Amino acid sequence: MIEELIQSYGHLFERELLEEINQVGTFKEIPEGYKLIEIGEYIRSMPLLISGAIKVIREDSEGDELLLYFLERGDTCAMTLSCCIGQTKSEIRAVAELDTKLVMIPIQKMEEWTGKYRSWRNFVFESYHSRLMEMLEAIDSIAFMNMDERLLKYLGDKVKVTQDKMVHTTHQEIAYELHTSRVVISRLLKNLEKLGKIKLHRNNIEVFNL
Amino acid sequence: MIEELIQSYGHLFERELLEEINQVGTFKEIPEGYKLIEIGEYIRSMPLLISGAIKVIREDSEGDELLLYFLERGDTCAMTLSCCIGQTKSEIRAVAELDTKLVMIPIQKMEEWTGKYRSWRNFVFESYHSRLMEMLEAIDSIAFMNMDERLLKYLGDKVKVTQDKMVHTTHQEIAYELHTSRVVISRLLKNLEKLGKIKLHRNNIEVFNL
DNA sequence: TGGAGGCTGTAACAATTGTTACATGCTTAT
DNA sequence: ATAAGCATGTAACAATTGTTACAGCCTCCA
Repeated sequence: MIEELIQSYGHLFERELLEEINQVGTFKEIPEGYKLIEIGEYIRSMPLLISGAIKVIREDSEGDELLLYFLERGDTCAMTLSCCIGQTKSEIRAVAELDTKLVMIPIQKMEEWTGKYRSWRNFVFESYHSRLMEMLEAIDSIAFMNMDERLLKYLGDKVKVTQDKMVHTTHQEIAYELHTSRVVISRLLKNLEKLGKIKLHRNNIEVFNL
Repeated sequence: MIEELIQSYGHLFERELLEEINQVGTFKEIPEGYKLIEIGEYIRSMPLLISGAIKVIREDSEGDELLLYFLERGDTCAMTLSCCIGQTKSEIRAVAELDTKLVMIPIQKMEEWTGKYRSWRNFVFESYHSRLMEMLEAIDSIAFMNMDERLLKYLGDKVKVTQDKMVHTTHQEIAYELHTSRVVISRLLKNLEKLGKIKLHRNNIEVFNL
């Protein structure tokens, strides 16, 4: 396990901390689509991503969804941190977007390391910073952009995260993640196709000019 | 100054830290409407709120605004923290909503205290947590609520923050903060008045049933 | 005291997004 | 091979939000 840890976190953490992580962390391989965290659950450990990607989703009381952002290699879930510390329930759902490798750290260690390792503190702060910025981006999207722009951004993000110009989803799934209806997505996708920005296939969308 | 610090932060910080804050912090009184931070500025100190309230606003490249949340007594601006650490420009604007008292802390101290005081660490984490939650709330509002619900929530929040059932603003200002147009706000306010939830006056809105 | 400018009300219309309904074609299981 | 179910395309319409235009008031200042 240690080599993969070093690959993703070697430049961030000192040897000693890496070894502690190696000792207390649990290595996990998660298949695409696996639900890591559900809304309302209590959380007792935090993930350090080694590879793959995780999508973080917000849901309101009526079951309406909204995709917030993706976590990738080198990321951790600040929302999880937050919940751990506050001993509160999760406000979000986390689902593997790709097959994903990660290390789970028990939360007690997190507290301990924050006092002990400067590099860990910086990592945690950096992580909070990133997440706040992603939340701002999410807010920008829904507040300032029209649905067609949001859709294009969504497709671009997918391409970036999956490293694949073929976005493998249905219109319905996109509708859920952007919190709109399937018909709207079909309509706008058709427009984007007419504009030459994408090409539609069954279960697949081919994205150009990312 | 020390009594006011103790009143707001005595239950959080140990004596020693409070005295450090007292030594290195700069006490400031800010009038309503004063702009504390502008988008794009670099930030070299973080505020600890003693009294009053600060509104935090997002703006896109075209100058469209959106109110994100309020900071109150006992809060600090995690966004500022974030920017300090990352040495990045501010992504938000901060404006005093009321006459406000606060203590400004130089950022070097912040880093130092994070290693030194457990209570400070907890405070910082707690603060990040709160801000993430407020961002989620903002996202919920714009993603899941209609404008009339958002407007009602907006008025409720104002009443809570100012402790005054008379909300002193113009329709245009509300429109800016909710990122819509004045006409829309006037229309919806009129509806709310018909429903008996508010009463309209010039430059003032009286809010019932908060 | 008269005029300028800000605040509010309202109508009429446009644009965007959401909803319902239905048709078509593909995939899969029996 | 056929039925069932999913994915997509599209039309027609509804609801919400945004825009333009203008009128009436109030306030404040010259």
